[in-house]
Amino acid sequence: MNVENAQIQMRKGILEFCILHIISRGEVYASDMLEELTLAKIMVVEGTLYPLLTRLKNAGLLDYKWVESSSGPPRKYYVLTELGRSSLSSLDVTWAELSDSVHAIVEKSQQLATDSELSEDNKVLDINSSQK
Amino acid sequence: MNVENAQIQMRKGILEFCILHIISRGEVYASDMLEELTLAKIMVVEGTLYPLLTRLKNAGLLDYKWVESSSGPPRKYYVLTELGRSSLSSLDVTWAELSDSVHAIVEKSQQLATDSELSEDNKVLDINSSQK
DNA sequence: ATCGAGTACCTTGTATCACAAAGTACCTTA
DNA sequence: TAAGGTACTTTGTGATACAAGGTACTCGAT
Repeated sequence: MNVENAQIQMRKGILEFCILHIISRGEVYASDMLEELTLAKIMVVEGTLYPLLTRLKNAGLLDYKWVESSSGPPRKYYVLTELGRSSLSSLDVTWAELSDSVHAIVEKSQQLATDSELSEDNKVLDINSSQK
Repeated sequence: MNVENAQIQMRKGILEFCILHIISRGEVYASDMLEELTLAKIMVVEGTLYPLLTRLKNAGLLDYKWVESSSGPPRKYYVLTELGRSSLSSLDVTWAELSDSVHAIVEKSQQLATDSELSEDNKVLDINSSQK
């Protein structure tokens, strides 16, 4: 287990949430999503995105239609179904709660780290004064 | 794929980050962590926590010592190694970036949703005026 | 006309992981 | 010494991200 592995892990599940959000804004196809996620620095590759879209489609959260392209093979343009919209609303709440929870844990550690530094200073001062 | 499944996925990876933070504050054993994570509404069960601690230990991020309890079997008290501290620093950055990215994506959708509602209103007004 | 490059979607195999469930071991109390 | 609580472990299952390779379509250059 290295840091990179942990970073990959940290993104799991959030990907699905982000993709639902991107699709919620209007019809897009896979390359559009990849572009937006890359811009947002949430890396994802084809081998991850396509199976995920298929899973969401099979779960009834997405629907798609084929659209011919003027330059290349036809594209699958995705839209959210009603179930997709309600699921996204639930996930909005889940993300907000999770984000707050993690933020609180990080804040608490930083607060304790500051306290600890103060204690360290005091300890140094104590040592100094006892050495006098 | 249902919403609950997605919620589980969303927590993956973040768990490791939160546990490292909790251990960074001082020596704790598994039940301490479970209590804190439950308070933070980040549910986790034994079957998830113990293997995760073992993985982090084997990766050199954690170390532990056995401490006898006055009421029950001995406990494994965990501490962060130096590698664990530097890894946690990296993950702090990763979390901050990821959190910002997701926040930006959610905000953008909400902004577009508001714009869409305004367009809907205009459309209704147009229909009304053409019906006159 | 054929080939190469670019685009878009799909499939397979691997490694990882959360979880449920059952198990092992220790300690205290009655 | 039996029962109950605590703490840690193990096994099996299902889900998933990813790498790598594949299929199929279009267009432009030779």
